[in-house]
Amino acid sequence: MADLSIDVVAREAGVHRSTVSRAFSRPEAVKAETREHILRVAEKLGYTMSPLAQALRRKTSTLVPLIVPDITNPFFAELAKTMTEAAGERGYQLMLCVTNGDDVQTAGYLTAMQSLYAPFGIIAPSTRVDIDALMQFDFGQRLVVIDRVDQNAGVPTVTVDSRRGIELAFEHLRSLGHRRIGYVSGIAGTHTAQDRMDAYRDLAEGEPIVLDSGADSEAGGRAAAHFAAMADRPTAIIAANDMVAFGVISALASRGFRVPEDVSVVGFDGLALGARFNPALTTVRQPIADMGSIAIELAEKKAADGSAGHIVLEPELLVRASTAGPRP
Amino acid sequence: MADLSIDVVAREAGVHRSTVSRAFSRPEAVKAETREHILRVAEKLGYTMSPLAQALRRKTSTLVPLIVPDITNPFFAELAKTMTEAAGERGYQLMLCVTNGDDVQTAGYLTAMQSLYAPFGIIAPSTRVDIDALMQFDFGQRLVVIDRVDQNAGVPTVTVDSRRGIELAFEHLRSLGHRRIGYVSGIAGTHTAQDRMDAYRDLAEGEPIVLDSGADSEAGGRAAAHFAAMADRPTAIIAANDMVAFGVISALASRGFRVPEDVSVVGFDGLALGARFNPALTTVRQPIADMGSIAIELAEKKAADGSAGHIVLEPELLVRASTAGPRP
DNA sequence: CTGAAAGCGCTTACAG
DNA sequence: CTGAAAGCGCTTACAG
Repeated sequence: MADLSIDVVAREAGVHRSTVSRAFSRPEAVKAETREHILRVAEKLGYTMSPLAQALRRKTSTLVPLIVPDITNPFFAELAKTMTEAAGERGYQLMLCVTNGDDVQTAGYLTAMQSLYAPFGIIAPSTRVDIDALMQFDFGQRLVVIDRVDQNAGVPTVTVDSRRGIELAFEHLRSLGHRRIGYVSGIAGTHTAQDRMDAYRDLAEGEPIVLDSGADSEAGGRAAAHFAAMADRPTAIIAANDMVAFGVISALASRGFRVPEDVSVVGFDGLALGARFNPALTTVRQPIADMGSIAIELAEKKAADGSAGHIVLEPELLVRASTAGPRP
Repeated sequence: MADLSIDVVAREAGVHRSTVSRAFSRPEAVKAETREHILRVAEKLGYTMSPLAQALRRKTSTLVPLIVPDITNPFFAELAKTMTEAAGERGYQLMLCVTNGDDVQTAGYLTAMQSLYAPFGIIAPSTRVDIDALMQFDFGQRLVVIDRVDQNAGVPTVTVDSRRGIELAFEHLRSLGHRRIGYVSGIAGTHTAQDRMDAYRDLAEGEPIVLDSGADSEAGGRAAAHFAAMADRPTAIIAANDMVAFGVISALASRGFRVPEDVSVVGFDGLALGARFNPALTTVRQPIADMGSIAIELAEKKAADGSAGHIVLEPELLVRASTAGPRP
């Protein structure tokens, strides 16, 4: 397999290099039998074209970056998984780039992808990155943004309707009989965290009860402490996302509060992990797989006609074991 | 930034293209002031070298694939996270490749990485892939294997001492007073699952109690059902990994068994997620970050002198809230 | 439909 | 220490 290039295939097949190139890249431009012969020879030799050389010549590759702040966050892991498939089906090769929410890292990836001739990229930004700054990069123009609404820059976006999601959680809880419903923000890193919090404040009847609004992994612990210290406790809690819900339930349990007997908890995301939590988590599901494939479509559309679509998907309620009626 | 190539920098700096190349790639081969001048001009123009063109010419790149079966498994996610950093520090660019445990996908990645001139790769194989078959690929010779012992092919490996890990779990449980200690295998996908099971059988005093040995995500549920149906139940359970432990605890809880009051559970992996589980999981920690950087070192060592090192790391017990003494 | 030529952006012996 | 030349593995107008 050493030194297998287009020229050795050409020689072996008795044609010119350019004909071999066409046989692979523009089959309709080659006589059928010539092409078949070339392909057979290539197959026999075990030849495949060098994507490197192709990208250099064509000035475009099939490498598509997915830029996320943290892959150990299961939301991004699930996104990465489904997008790998969505990209593969369309002939792209997804390249996962993890930034840790860092501006400089993000910028580094953008210039790298530019020089790798990536046709476009998908970014799920953390709050710490400034989209407008990203747009200063050449590659910024070819980005589509997931999970963050940003209409002002001609950037295509795909998000889930945060307000509708919080509404679903409220409807479910109220139908169970809950009236005092608290909220825990926490592990931010995404702009949707803010949208969800806003929706909660709008939809809460009476006084909103925000147990914690921190953005770190200790939010659950603080929320539980706050809850324990309250005189008039809420009977149910909505968490800004599933990871926060896990933390809240766990911290609540270590203080002796049982879910859902003592207090109901609803998450937001619909992570597969939630089904295996103790108790299995009732949550608002985001259609993660759809987000991935739609992001790719938006990117292709923008490349084709310059249009920046903004797709908002509908969330869905997943009722499991972390919610029940309030104590009589 | 359009059409910025080595030649425009050369022209602007008044030197030959080859001098610009050296200024970047072999600084000691250029007179200091020439180099500084070139670098200044490049900086002003916003020029960086094309990694594509470099790889094509040098026949080696800095792209290092990390091949894992499933990124939504937090073990692989944590591995990916720490390896991204370890690779970055050494001047490599980690490229995450997700196979879903599929042979064909894996093979596809190997040929792709070969044609991208990757210097080496790291693979955390699922049980379904045959390492020996992988070695048939040119790129197979440049692989280092994580979490799977495989001495027979000159492949470097880095693993954790499974037997020692299980031993730690037993020691902890026995010191708490447990005598009947069960085991749940499950979510395999890794060869270490087998090693851990073997260690359990060896170390169990009296009759081993294997509650479930399945390899799917339902293992927890079946194990809990089995447990509930037993006359003489174990007072503690060791799970083959943290994800299985989560499933077992959750399924146990839904049948009314409380952890650790009714039964203690120990996991294996040391996932960050375990600290936020309900209850926080006692577990055998694998030094995931070390595994990543050692894998890279082994790969570099093999590239340098052809040697295939086999590193076995020590696990460590993390005592949290899922274990306690047995019911009196 | 096929071939010959130029060139994508680099590197690296080889001279000087 | 620097330059000129050849070449990595391809693609794509341009002829024929």
